[in-house]
Amino acid sequence: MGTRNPFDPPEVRSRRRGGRVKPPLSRDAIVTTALELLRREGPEGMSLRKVAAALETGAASLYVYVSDLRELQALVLDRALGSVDVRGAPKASWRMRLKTLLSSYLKVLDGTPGLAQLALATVAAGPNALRILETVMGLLDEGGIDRATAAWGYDLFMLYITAIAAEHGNQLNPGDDAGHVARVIRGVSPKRYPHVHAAQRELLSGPSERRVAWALDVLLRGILPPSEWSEVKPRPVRNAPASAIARRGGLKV
Amino acid sequence: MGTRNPFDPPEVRSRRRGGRVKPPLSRDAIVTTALELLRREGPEGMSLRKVAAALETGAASLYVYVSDLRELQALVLDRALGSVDVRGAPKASWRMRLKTLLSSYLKVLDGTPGLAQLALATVAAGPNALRILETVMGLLDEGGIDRATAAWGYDLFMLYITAIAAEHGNQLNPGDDAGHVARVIRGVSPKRYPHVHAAQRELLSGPSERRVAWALDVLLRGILPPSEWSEVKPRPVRNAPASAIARRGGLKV
DNA sequence: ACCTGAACACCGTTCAAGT
DNA sequence: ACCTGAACACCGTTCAAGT
Repeated sequence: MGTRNPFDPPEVRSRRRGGRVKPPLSRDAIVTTALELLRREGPEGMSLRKVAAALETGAASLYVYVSDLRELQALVLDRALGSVDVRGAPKASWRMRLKTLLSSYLKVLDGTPGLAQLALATVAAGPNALRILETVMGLLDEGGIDRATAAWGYDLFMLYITAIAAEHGNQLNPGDDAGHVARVIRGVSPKRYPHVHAAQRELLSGPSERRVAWALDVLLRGILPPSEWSEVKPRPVRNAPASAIARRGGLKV
Repeated sequence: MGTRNPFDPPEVRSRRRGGRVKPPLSRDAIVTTALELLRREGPEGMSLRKVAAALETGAASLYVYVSDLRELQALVLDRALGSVDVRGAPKASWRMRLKTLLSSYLKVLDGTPGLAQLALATVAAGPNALRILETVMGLLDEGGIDRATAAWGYDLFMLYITAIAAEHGNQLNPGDDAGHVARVIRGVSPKRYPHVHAAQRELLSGPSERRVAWALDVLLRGILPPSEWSEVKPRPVRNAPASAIARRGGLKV
């Protein structure tokens, strides 16, 4: 029959009865505390040992409910994806609802420290990931996009957003890593790297929300059948970076 | 002034003279053996301890030349990016040269085990990364794309390709993780997930090269000024998945 | 100034032994 | 059947001591 689906409920029951002192162990409790630790302490906080400690056990005890660190990570990711808003305003156009869903996804990733990195490292195939996939496929179908294009387009959307969030998440952890890149780009030799030098300000600009909105337009324009091209506003960037960089204080650093 | 650029040459000289038995330590030698280890043994092979062992020292010795594991990773990434082909056929169109560069980048990432994941976790700002950035900005400029769009477009290209490679790389490591996703998608309930069910084959299809080529067309169409739209072939997917899935053996697993 | 061994504070995972 | 402490084989990083 093949391997057990890790998202199925386990056939195990805790023996910690009389939950006076210790609440009974369960896969659900493990995932909950793991996500809690991730939120509070970032990716280093979500070790098996620390999750176990928070649950007042040894790490070995977790292996009854979870086969692996990887599996725990997959479960935590899917649990977190549960708060992605897949509904949107029901009267809105499919494109608006897609935009809502994708920025909700971005917000969820941005909301807890190591989640974006986790999403890149883990292949999400839990019920909540499926719910997102199903919704996006439905919206693209509504938009008249054929299945094959929609399937690849889904990946394009999600990978890009996840990568944006991961890149953004990296910058916060080591204090000044973003500053480092900015310094390099700003200090680049105009002779050797003329185009980079000329586009300094544009390269350093843009909060992730804006960039995702822009990318969504680009991708939709690339994906939509020609008959609908006129519906997408054509040149979404148009000076956006200049204001964006100002907001970020990029010129002052 | 600020912090030292980690890509600058160090002001340190090795004291292991008389390289009869041990060759002198150097930042360059460290990066070289680290990349070698990454290629041979994958990401777990590139620990500071293992790099040190390969160089016949203790891990502590490396800290003279490298401030951090993160810095070593950044250096290794940039070293690896040195073999990306940024030149292409000189007589080819800018779009062809861009395609060549991007698939060379993909090939480099696919060529060594943990590199794509490393590229997602590290912000690449070494000379080779700059060389790639400079070239792409130049090509997009040649294509009449304004600087702001080019800057964000660069990110869109590179992040997507890196993410594709990382996703692809994940599948190989734990043996059958791709198989797991495939199983889930194939076993999905047609009632709860009608669109996923209908698009099963399309979702599971596609070797990364094809998908990158397709994505490049989508992105260019999204980015180019309307006057050039006609130059990009309009519907690049067109049955690709069906043949792709067969090649991958996706239906048999 | 480089180089080093030992120590510190962690990991994930396994296993024999408990209930 | 669950649960556990101890052990195993690793990590990155620091530090005092060597040359």
